[in-house]
Amino acid sequence: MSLSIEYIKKLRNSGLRPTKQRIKICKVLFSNKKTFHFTINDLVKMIENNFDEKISLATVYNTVHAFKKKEYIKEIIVNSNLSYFDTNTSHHHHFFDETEKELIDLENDNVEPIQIKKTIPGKKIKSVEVLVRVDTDNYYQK
Amino acid sequence: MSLSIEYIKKLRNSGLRPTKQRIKICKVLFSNKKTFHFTINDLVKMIENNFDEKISLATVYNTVHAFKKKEYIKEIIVNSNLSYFDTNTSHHHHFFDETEKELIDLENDNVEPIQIKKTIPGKKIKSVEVLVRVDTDNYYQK
DNA sequence: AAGTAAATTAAAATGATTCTAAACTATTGA
DNA sequence: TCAATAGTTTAGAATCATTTTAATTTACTT
Repeated sequence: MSLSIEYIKKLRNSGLRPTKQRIKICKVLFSNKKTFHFTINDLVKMIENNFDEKISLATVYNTVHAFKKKEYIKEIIVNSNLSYFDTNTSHHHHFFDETEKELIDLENDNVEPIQIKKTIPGKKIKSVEVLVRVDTDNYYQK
Repeated sequence: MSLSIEYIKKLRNSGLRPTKQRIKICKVLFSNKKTFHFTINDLVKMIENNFDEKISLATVYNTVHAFKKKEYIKEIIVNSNLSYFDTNTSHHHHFFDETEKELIDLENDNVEPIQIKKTIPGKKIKSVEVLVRVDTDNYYQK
């Protein structure tokens, strides 16, 4: 399937019309085989770099939210002051490098299954996420 | 040890002078045997209810941050738009009820040890936290 | 008790995100 | 094909949690 048809499908399936701005957002998000993490600001900069054109923040937020709702991207909660997103939508966990302020994937295979021996009456589990905060190791510098 | 001496110790150890505003914050945070979760707004309201007096937001934020730095309280990251804190500083995890927007403790004993089979060169682990998002279970209502 | 260092406060600033309303564009169906 | 309409884009304003500012007040030291 051609990439641009795939983009149009993703947009339509998210309830959005395929406009040129949104196609550009798709190109930045989905044309690379490698998945990556980004903030809204990162995404705006990537668009500017790739297309020498600005897309208004309102459009970027709106498209990102629609994709998140349909799980074409995931939001990773790390900070109470900035949203991070991930184009890797498979079930996995994360490291967060506190020095570089950057996420690193922690694949499911690299974490023993999380067993939770407690239930909340009347509630069902939606997700189980592990966040491992890491930091520069200065052991040898001391 | 008397409670108010304990509060003064906590404040001094956090690099803060024991003022009447801060002692009130301590009373609200630490006089109860039961630990609890709160937002800054919750805390301000608790102070108003308990003392018929307002403490400025700047003071509340400043005191909460100092306590967090010294781990007299913990910040629990749940949302990218609001900070939650916990007076339970033991190592444990959380449920987050997406309907009630409320945290529930998930004691360490109730989670099988998290084994992480991946390391990041030059980085050391600071914390490993599990967040289990839950939601109202409408199974029987369908 | 005086001097100074820190704290408190209201109000302003910040910064990410959301909203608004006017101009524009894609889609639909005659 | 083309007009009607429904949805989109945009700049800028609004919002909201949090942080900063600067003037006043309070705690601590000697």
